[in-house]
Order: sequence, then C-alpha cells, then structure tokens
Amino acid sequence: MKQLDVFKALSNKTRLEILQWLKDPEASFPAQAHTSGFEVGVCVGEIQKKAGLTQSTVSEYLSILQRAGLVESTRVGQWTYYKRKESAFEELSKFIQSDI
Amino acid sequence: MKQLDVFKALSNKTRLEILQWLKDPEASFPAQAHTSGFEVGVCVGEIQKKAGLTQSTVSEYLSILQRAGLVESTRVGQWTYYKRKESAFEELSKFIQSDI
DNA sequence: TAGGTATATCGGGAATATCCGATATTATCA
DNA sequence: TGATAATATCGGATATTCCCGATATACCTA
Repeated sequence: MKQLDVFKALSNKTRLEILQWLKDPEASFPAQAHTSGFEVGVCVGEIQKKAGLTQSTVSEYLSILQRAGLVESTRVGQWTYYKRKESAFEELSKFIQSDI
Repeated sequence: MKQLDVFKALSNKTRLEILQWLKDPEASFPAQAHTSGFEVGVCVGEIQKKAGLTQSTVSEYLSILQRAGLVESTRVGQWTYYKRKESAFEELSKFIQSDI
C-alpha cells in the first residue's frame, strides 16, 4: 500500500462516493440480474449509472481505486465486478493513527 | 473538517513529510534559538530548510495543511509556529473506519 | 524612522488530474 | 461467423496542482 497513491485516490468526490456505495451495495444499487447477490461486487455499468459520468471515466476511476489497493475486481463473463478491500481501510486507519 | 480537502492536503509527498516531522519536533529539528521548546510548534523557516523547497512554497503548503485542519499556527513576534492538531488525525481515523 | 528578518501573497510556467468521445478488447449468443 | 453487450484503453481539451521568483506585509531593533 503506497500511502500517497491512496490519498490521491481519495482526493476526488466521485471516487469517495463510489467507495461509500460499495460499502452497502444492497442499499445503493438495484439487484443485478446477472448475479444472485453482491458477494462478488458491483458491475461497472451500475456504478457508472449511479455516478452519472461516462463509462470511460468511471472505468478509469475504478482502476485508480484498484491500483491504490482500495478495491478489487473479479471478471465474470462480460462483467467486471468491483468490491471494497476492507483490509485496506483498516490498514489506512492504523497508518493515520500511528505513522502519519 | 471537509474530508475531501483533508485528502487533497495529504496527497503530496512534502506535506506528508512535514506532518511526520511535526510529530516529533525534537527529533526532526534543531533547537530553536527564539523559543524554549517546541510547545508552540516549529517556525516556517526551519520547516522550509528541512523540506528543501522555497519559502513561498512551504508557506503555501503549511496554509493548505491549516485550511484542512491538520495543523494550527501561532504568531509570536516575527515567527509563525506550526504544530499538529492531533484531534484532526483521530477524527480522520474514525472517519475512515466508519464513514468512508 | 530606517533597515533587517520572517512570513504571506501574487503571477505564472510546467506537470498532472479530470472527464470526455472514439475506438479496442473480450465475452456472449444466435 | 457476425452482431451485440460490457469494459478497457487512447487522445485530447480544460482545470487544477506544483513550485518557483518577485513582491508585499508584519515585526523587531538600532
């Protein structure tokens, strides 16, 4: 976890919102027709609709979050599902408490 | 505390270093001739020398950190002393644990 | 009051981020 | 195989950040 990249990833309103939506997908997104639940994450298209930005922008934002280690992705068929990596947030919280 | 501004303030290598230096001024800076200890903080000039950037840049960086609520300043004579606001880091840590 | 020191602010060139449309890639399905 | 759907990548216009030198402001001291 490269701290500077984490903070840069968090320095954008939309990316912060995405992380918050992913915290409670059931409450934030409609049920996905192509999967049973949200175990594997939320697909890019749903996140894009909710964010109200273009597909390319949201795809890029998700890869920024992933490079920072804040989310992880799983490809299933034609969909890529993104979900939070909770361990990264614990680590970040500890970093702020003790190292910063 | 405006979270986005906090993360923007933390998205810079030098500003992160400054915060770390201010965590232990005795270890990070030479004794200041004009004050007894570091109770009131560290003056801009010392921080600037250590950062190796120009005076104007460091002054601006400190005010970015201050606007984000991460440090506070005290003017004494011709010196401005900056020190950390520990409460802001606790608050940030909690925010990451529960809100992000 | 004049001159020196510490800091803040201003204006700007270069680098980076934001966000878009167009296009490429990958998977599905008839 | 060809059409379609989901996502990723590319190229670029615009906005923001980085960091500087020049200058302004505030304070101290002779």
